[in-house]
Amino acid sequence: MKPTIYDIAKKAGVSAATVSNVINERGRVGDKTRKKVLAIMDELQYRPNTAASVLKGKAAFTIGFFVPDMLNPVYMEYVKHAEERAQERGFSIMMCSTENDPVKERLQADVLRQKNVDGFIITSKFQNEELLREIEREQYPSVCIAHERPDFQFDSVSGNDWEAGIMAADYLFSLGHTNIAMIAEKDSVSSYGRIEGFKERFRKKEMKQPLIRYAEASIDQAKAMALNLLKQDDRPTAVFGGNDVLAVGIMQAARTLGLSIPEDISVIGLDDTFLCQIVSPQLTAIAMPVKKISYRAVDLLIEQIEKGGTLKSTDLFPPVVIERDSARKL
Amino acid sequence: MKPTIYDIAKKAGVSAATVSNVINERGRVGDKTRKKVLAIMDELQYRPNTAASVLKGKAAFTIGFFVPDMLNPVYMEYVKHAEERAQERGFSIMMCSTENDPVKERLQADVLRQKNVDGFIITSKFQNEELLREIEREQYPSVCIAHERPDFQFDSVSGNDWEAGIMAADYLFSLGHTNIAMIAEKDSVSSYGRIEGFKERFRKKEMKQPLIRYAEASIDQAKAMALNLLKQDDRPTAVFGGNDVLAVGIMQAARTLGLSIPEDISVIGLDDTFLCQIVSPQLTAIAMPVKKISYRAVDLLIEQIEKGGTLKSTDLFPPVVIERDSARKL
DNA sequence: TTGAAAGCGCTAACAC
DNA sequence: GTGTTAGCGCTTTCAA
Repeated sequence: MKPTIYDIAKKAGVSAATVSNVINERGRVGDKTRKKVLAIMDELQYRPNTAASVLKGKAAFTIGFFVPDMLNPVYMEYVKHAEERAQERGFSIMMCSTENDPVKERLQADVLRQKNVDGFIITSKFQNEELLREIEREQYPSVCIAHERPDFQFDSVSGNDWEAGIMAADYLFSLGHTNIAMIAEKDSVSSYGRIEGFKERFRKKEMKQPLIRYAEASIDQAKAMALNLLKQDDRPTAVFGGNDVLAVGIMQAARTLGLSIPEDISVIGLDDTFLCQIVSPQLTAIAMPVKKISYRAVDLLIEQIEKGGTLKSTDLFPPVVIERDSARKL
Repeated sequence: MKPTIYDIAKKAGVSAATVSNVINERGRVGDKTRKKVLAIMDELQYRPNTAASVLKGKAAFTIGFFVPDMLNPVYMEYVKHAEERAQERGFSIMMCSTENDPVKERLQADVLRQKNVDGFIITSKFQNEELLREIEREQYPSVCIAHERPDFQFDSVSGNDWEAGIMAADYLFSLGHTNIAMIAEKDSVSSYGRIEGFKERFRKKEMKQPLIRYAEASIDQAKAMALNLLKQDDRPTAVFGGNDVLAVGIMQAARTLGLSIPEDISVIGLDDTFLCQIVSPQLTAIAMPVKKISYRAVDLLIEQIEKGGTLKSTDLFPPVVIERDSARKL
């Protein structure tokens, strides 16, 4: 059997409480006693049983991470960095894909709470608002990542979507483009800001509004949309993909039509996932600081867990243009 | 406070034991009683506390998944499918990246055991053999995924690496190539089989052995290696990437040298991750049935958890050639 | 068919 | 400084 504090205690000739004290560095324990206990713990390869301490009300050191959408690698990048940071801080990540399905979200949220995860990281496409309200009401430690929820009291950490939209427009303007289209993601909270920022810039310049088409975050859907767009008489000279997956779809559509990038058409993406470096030509993109966002989200969540209570802080990281080879000066 | 079985019991006018019995569908409970209890559980939104039942010795319904290497998307695909299957079977996944670091492996394995995960899924690049021995000794439910460990008693589920190597060679031969090189992954158990299968075919045909170079699974390293390879006088007409990441590196090297694919040089990959569909031209690859492997691994692990004991089964799924546009007939 | 009671491994208040 | 004790929420044997 796996050793318990009692085994350690007996062998060290002390009580379980003392062992517990040395483990948690609490109370006053004599130096000799501590060393002895430590030595025996080591000898017996003792590992405290988290279930027991959780039952007593201590943290589980585990964070539930909802992944909405496996089609878009950006979520995996969020998870990956979150896990990295969580590990540094002594936490584990339970990954839960919900596939934009409110029923799955409910199911998994229930499971995670049963398993006593200390808090949630909620990604941008979370659907089940009723559940969100419930989590808010329970004051379950939670942070929204990659999007804001102004209607809720959650802390949020995200890239500035609105600004990203603006930057996309400005960047394309600076290259001399005026006939520009955008393919945006459907049903995503963060997509909205990206679109609005983008349009805003056209309004400000009193230019005719850009053509906007909607697609799910899949290469094929974006490709289909883009194919349609690029066959028009008055073909845009530049297309902005609301996220990298969409941009890759656009690139494939261009290629299918025999259009070369960036000679015949410029394409830019948004997020700056590793997709950008894999396609050819490499994709110019508005980069969201995914790693920073993940790290900050984990840190904020842990703060909530340790201190209790939300701060209703809204961290907004600025995006930045990463120039590569998919867009050119007109 | 969150309701406990006692709250349910009190409200239903029964004992906690009875509530437990209806939750677990155990023992004999009167039909009326059960319905009443169920109704109250629903009303109070009762969710059993996993920590308590784990403490009593029941399963945690959680699987620890070691991710060795975030650079290669194939591992994320394994995780993704494993999580999908686990969810179907009522399990959660705790994701743990170890970055090929034996120290991290040890740390995380300890953490996961403390947290009472029911078993491990171990990926191909796991380094810490001493730890593996320990896990084996403890008979901790575990399955090796995407590689075999003949020296250990673990169940394993993988694609047939050796056959994949053979298929790569045969496929390239069938296209008329004879001057072929391979860039293989360093320090990976599965890489070995791929290389040996590949070489075997040359031996059988009594051809001169292919040039083999080694690189970490990073695009840049593969690119550097490939650059070197493709500058030689007697440049190969085809290069086989030991995995998709490597193949993408090779493609980039070719492009850098102004070589067009597949006209000047054919490239094929192995694994068939989504990278293959994103690059252009799309990458012909030997596909490993990643999803099947993940599903089977989860199922096997759950079987171990439920039944106890390893079966020492070695599942080997056959690879298959997926023809796309990166290789041509000579 | 149901209930009483002990105990899983750990923590924390309190007593010594 | 160290030990005693009660109890976290649940399961399970045994008795009723």
